[in-house]
Amino acid sequence: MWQRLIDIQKSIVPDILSHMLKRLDILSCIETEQPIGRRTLARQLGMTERVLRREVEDLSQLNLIKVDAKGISISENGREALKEVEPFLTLIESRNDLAAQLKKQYPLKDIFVVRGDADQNAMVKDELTRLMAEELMKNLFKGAVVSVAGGSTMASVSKFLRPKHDNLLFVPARGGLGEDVAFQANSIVSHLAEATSGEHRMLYAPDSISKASLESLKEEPMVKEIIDLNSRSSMVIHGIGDALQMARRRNVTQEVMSKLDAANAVGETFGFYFDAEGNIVHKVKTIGLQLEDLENKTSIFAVAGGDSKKEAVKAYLKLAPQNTILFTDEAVAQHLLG
Amino acid sequence: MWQRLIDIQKSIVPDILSHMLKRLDILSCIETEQPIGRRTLARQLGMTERVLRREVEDLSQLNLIKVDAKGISISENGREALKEVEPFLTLIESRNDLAAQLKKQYPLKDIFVVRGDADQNAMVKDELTRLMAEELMKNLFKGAVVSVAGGSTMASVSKFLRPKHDNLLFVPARGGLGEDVAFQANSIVSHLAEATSGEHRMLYAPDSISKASLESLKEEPMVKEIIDLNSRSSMVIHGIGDALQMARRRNVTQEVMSKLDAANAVGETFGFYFDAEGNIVHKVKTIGLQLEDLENKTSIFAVAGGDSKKEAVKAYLKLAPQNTILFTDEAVAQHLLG
DNA sequence: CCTCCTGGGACGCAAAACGTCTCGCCGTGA
DNA sequence: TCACGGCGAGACGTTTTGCGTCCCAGGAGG
Repeated sequence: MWQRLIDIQKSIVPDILSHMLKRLDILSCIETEQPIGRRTLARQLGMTERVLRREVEDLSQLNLIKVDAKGISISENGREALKEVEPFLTLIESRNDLAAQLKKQYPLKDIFVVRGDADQNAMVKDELTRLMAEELMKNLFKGAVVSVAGGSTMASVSKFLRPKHDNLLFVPARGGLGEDVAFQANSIVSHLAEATSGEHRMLYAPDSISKASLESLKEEPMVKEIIDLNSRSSMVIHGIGDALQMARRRNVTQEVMSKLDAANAVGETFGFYFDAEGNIVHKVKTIGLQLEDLENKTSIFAVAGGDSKKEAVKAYLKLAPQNTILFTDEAVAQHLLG
Repeated sequence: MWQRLIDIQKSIVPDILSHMLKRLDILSCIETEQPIGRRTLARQLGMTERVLRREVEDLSQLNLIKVDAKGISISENGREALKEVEPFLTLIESRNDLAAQLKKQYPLKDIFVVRGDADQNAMVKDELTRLMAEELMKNLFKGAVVSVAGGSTMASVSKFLRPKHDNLLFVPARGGLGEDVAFQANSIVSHLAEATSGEHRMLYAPDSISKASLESLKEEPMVKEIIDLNSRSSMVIHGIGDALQMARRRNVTQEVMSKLDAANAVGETFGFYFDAEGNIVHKVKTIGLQLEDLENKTSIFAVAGGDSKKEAVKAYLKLAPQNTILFTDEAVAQHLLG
């Protein structure tokens, strides 16, 4: 809703928004280095003295900074503005620079980096899913089939989708991972279908099930359809989670927990747990999309952000197919580059 | 929450909003007059050709308008931006011009006019209460006593108050008007007290009560305290409602309804119904603030907006004391001036 | 046909922006 | 106490931008 306001500002007065970011940059530099002189500051920010001087004059007139014989320092208003604007930055400017650096290092189809840390600012997570939803909509075509994984991140995607393309079909990537209902792929596909005026299929596969029953379940027509749809779907959207965190959230058995622990699992995505090297160390026994299926998808939209997921994402990139499109945040991106 | 973003933008780059509004003005003019030439447009908007030309060049580069041999016309993007930004305008710019005009006509302490129509855009109502809360906070002092009326508008005031002053005391202006619980003065004062870390008093006066019981109730110490506090409180905050709408919401008896109807009641405020000339035509029999008490208050904050309340507000101004501060919207203001 | 309105181009003046240098001030450290 | 380095502020000449104004070719409508 409110994101629209910023979008409109971007489209009507883009230069002023960038001007605002520039001033914020100056402001935050002043905050850390205060008191600091004009020349030193100009050198540090990579601008000429005169240009910065104008900005300083303006900022001083706006009572955001104080300037005296000792140098420039930030005022109470300035500090407050800087602090309060911080959460919004993620909505205003994404870190395309970091994305470009990442692209050189990782051979993915595309990479998007959003400002901030999803763990500390809820808006970052929303912005991630919003971006993903936007890109997804660009890639959708009439009759497209989309495999959808579960998780808290995926659950908010439907907020940002609008009906636009016809005959879309959303299928749960895998069933029965032990999530809360709201985070289950089944719930999510129904929301996605509703948001886009498309259709969806459900997959009813119990959480814990014997190998034998699983095999017989696979012969059920409705289940077979899901497996088939997943193997020929053209897109996949999924999140990436921290291994132990996900395991805990899903209340896995002590046995599995020890197994994950022993294998040094760091990440998880739609039921597959992997270690820091990208080796699959555990698969949740259930029905649906397999890793091999990923190769022939048009696009795989992977979303994950927040400091707590940085190891998981790094590891995931070692097993991610080249048709992956990654959506992440600054916190993770820094770690991937560092 | 989000209003803060706009505030910050105002404080860091004040140009952003004025420039944006200017462009929106141009855009909306183009939309209605298209296709239109530069010169004609410039004359109409009261700016010189060259200045408008620059704007047109920019807007055209931003794909918000199309310009060809026939003249300037709005593009799909432009139309969309114009439409989507409309609800936000109320937050960006208030109609100080209308307020100034109103001040000439009505001898009130102060008048604030917010853009838009509260009936059609929920944000307008929020902005009204936000503005009121802000002004209220400016006027508060240590130990201030504030009489608070009920109603849906007052119920949202607490959202915009922050703890700042000490020992504030909020008292319900009048009790037992028949509102929903959430809109009762009793609930509202408790929220206000919580928001400001202040205190509050409750007034337990039943809705329908015989005259005799009412008189004996007035002798109760707790009730007496409320009456006393209301008579010596320094500020009052209240909304203004349409008479019949309020009567319906409060489920008044058929008898009262006919009385209001016969007397041509148009407005209501904290239990007093009045006609178009500002004569009180009905008083809800309950305990608390009396109209005579208003005279010696420091400030009376009256909030009302939306086309449906325009008659009520107009009538109210005929009985409002000079220490009233009115917060209203464009829809009402236009009617007051016209 | 003419006429009116259209966008675009051009020209010259004024103001604003800018790079650069200088000066006097003040705090710090020798 | 004195010298020095960093500070803001002022100044000045150059460059850039913005602006007002006029003109021109083209197209639509009468």
